[in-house]
Amino acid sequence: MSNSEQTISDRIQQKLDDLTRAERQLAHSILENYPASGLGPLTALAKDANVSAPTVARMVQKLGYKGYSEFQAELREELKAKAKDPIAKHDAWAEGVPSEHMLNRFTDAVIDNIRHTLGHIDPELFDLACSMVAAPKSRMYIVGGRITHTLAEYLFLHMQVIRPEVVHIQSTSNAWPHYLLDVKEGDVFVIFDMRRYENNTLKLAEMAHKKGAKLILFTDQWRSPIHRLADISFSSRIVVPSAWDSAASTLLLVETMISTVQNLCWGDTKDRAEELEKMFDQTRLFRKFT
Amino acid sequence: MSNSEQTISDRIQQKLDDLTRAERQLAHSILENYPASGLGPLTALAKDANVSAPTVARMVQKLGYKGYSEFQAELREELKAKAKDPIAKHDAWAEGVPSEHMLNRFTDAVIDNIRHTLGHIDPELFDLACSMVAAPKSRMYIVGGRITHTLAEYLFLHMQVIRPEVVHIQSTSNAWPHYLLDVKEGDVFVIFDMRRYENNTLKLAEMAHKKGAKLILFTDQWRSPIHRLADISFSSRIVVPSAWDSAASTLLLVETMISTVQNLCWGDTKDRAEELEKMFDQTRLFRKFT
DNA sequence: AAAATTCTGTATTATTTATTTCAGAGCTTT
DNA sequence: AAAGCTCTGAAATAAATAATACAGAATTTT
Repeated sequence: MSNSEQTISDRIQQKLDDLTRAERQLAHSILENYPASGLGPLTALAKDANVSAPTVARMVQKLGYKGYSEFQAELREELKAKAKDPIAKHDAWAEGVPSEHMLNRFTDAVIDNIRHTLGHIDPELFDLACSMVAAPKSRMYIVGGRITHTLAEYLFLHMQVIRPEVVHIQSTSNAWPHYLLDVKEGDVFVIFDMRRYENNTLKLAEMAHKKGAKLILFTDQWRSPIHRLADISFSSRIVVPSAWDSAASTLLLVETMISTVQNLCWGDTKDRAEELEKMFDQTRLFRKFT
Repeated sequence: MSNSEQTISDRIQQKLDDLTRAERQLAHSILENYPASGLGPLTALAKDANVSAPTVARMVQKLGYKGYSEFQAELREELKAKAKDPIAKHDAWAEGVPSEHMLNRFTDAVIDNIRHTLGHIDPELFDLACSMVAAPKSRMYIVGGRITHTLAEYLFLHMQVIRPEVVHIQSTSNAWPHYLLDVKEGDVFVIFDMRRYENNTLKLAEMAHKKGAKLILFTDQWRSPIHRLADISFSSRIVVPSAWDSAASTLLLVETMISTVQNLCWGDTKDRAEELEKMFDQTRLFRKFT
């Protein structure tokens, strides 16, 4: 690094606010695969970022370089320096900080959790669960507990758009028995129960099971007692260097399920999403995305 | 790597015997600081190795490339691949199923998001944000939008145990202006705003800012307009093979923050947690954990 | 709603960079 | 030691890449 200790990546990031729309778009494209893309020809970079060549020329000047060539030269210098530095072996996630920093330790743990979680998933069961959730005839109930109701809600918010007849029940609420009155055989329950497993959730699961509903359970590696009733269970690893557990690996599964179900329901979803869009437009809830 | 699994470096070494004196000299120069030198202009490389430009041109052809540009392009590809590599040893996360399965594709994307997100976090700012959140004197407000309120709620549920004076505001609710009446200078807002950035959330942030509150923002890589008001912003990568965005990398940051704040507040937290424990015992909400 | 300002891409020009040609230098072989 | 061969770099040419000028589009301000 020629004149200072900051990388060009840092520099871009830092100047991000002074850049215009097209330039920012370009900046993100550069950071996307850094530094490789910045080492190619200007034209290619421009095309890659969907901006014009002059935009590239202008931006590098804004960053303080005389021209694109000088910018590239600096990138190469940086690369050279990095290759020489034996310590910079990407064992740290957040750079410029010891690997003992919480950011690194936590991320390590989460990646590890994800690896373990995925390693123990049976893909066929996962697909089966997704198709059960995608089945339009049955009603879908989503159940979460004290903490997990956030995951449940997250799933609910998406499913609501993707398919009809979705209900979110919070097992901690004392209103849930009312919901169970309507349950028909073949309805699908997606239940979240992590340690400290909750009595309410178990009761609810038992009743749903008795009524002939299908149960899909998201739990942790020690498995909620509900797993004995569940048709399909997924266990996530949740241990992190914290007094609390991590929901990250479970969220990953949930999001994957959302995406898969979305694909299965594509025809319906499109209509529903468009309709939703219109409603949002009317309420002016969102700014138009630039 | 276009046609095989060997790097260009390997390829050069392998062909070393078929090269002439000047070419070998050049080859060693390239390997000297690989790959940086090969990514510069041909002329510079030639001068660096004390050979003539045509020698470079001839050698890359001998190595099997159509010309220097193609050679460079391959180098860049290799670099790009390498940047992804540290994690790519696991080319399939869920076993017994092709890597094209959604489980694998999605996980790839999320891991990638996490790497990018962490790479762009300034650890010092992160620590600063955590200490701001841990400050017991100020009141803490947590704000989420239509989807992000789940993240907000997740943070809230934990903060509620860790420290006093925590409030969760849903910006989509029309009750939020009431909350703002009480805001004092120095109060801390943690705001979640992901794309499609929400007008309500922006308005809320503006008002809080005007009242002299500190703003900590969790947003995506394109950054909510709120970032201009925010004292500290964290951008997460959120792109996944789905019609929806992923909250996983943001959740990771939130959980790390929870853990860090928890450590900072340890003394207080212990008391609060024990008290909470008692209350749960009394309501028999949880089963005793075995 | 109009005017001013800023931004952005097309087309052009200028520059850099890669390739080819070819003559002479350096080996090898007889 | 001379002929034949291969190798190498200077110079010229060709190709590509980058920088600039300008006009239209988009945004902001008045």
